[in-house]
Amino acid sequence: MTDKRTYHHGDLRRAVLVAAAQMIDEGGPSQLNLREVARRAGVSHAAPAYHFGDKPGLLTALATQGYEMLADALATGTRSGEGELEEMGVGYVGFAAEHPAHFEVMFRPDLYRADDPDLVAARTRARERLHAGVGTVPARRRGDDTPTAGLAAWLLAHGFATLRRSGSLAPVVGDQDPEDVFRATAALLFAEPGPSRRHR
Amino acid sequence: MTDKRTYHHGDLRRAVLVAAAQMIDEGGPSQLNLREVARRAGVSHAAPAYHFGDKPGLLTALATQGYEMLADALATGTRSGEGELEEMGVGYVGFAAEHPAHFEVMFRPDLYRADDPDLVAARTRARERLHAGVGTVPARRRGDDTPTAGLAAWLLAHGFATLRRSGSLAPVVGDQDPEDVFRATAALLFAEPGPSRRHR
DNA sequence: TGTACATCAGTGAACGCGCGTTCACTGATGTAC
DNA sequence: TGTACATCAGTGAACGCGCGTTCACTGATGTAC
Repeated sequence: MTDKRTYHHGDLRRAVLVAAAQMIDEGGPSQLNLREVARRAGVSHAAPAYHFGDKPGLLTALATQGYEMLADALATGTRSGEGELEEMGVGYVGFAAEHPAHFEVMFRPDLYRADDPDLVAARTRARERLHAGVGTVPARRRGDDTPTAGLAAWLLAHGFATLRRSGSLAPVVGDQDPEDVFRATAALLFAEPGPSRRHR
Repeated sequence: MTDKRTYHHGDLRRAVLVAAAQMIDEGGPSQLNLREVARRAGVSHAAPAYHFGDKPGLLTALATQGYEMLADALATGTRSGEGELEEMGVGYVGFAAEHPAHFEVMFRPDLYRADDPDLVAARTRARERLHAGVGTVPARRRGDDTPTAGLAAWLLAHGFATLRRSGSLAPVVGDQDPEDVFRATAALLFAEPGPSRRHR
């Protein structure tokens, strides 16, 4: 199992996806090319196209995987009631930081086949989780406008994730823990008006 | 002046920038190529490279122009005091919607020369405006944590701008005016806790 | 257990295209006298 | 006002490369009998 020099790779699909994510992490989707992906996966340059049909096919698979992982990340730490939405925000931001390639591709639907059945299923699952989380925010916390509060939370998390990835946040955040910084902005949205409860 | 078929174009620089922004609007930065840009600008395919040195040079000029326009957009509607930060957010979101190509390139520093002197100057100018606006937020409005409030405002505006561009906001916003929706989320951050003052 | 055959996963040579870039050039404009 | 020359803006032919994709093939695996 340690040597992988068999004619049949055995796990080519996963190996190709890993290599593709790695390349996109390094230089954005424009840096992705099938031949280098094949090189990194240790297969012939035609193998990725064989498996995924073509380049958009590979990116569709990557986006699908991304939505599946996002759904999982949103579920992590989910407990009913207090603070759930904030935890989902943390999960969202964490996912984007851990899987920047997936995150970026997911939000560039021009790169893949946005109507692929598997992709649609995974995306739907992630969105349902998002909406479910928004529904749990205590309705009286913020002017009983639940949809707007949920949208604001999403904007906050997405803004944080994208600005962080582009390097724009570094001068602002400094040496603080990014998660703490994000929690501080989220607290501004959802905390009780009284003395700040989260101030360690 | 109406016919532009002279050997010397006269305003090639602007024409090339316009064509480049148009192409990126249509299909993202990966769709940009110098030959098509030249075609649209009505010049030979080598002209863009002649003017801007190379492709990153063109994108550097585009990003510089973007930062200049963003600085202007942030200044629009700026009045000292109440609600200034919210107006800057609106300006930010409006700029991203009107100039998606510039906005996108600006936040992808891997595509251009981020240390170009002109670009640095324009970017600095835009950032100073952003910081100045954050400084004007009434300090007692939100737990006297001014930097965090300013960051939250930026995250909100940037999240809105990017999600809107990727088409993710359409199902949420529906047929409402996007600017109103954005204002509603911003109000959540900065409005007085009392009965909502903005509820037309 | 052995043989024949079908199927599958991946190969590697080749094709063709679009691209960024180069380079010797040319047409227009500006300047000196 | 006229001529000579330098400079500048843009040309167009050509180069070479990397890429996605194709296609006939081959080696390994699975299945029927």
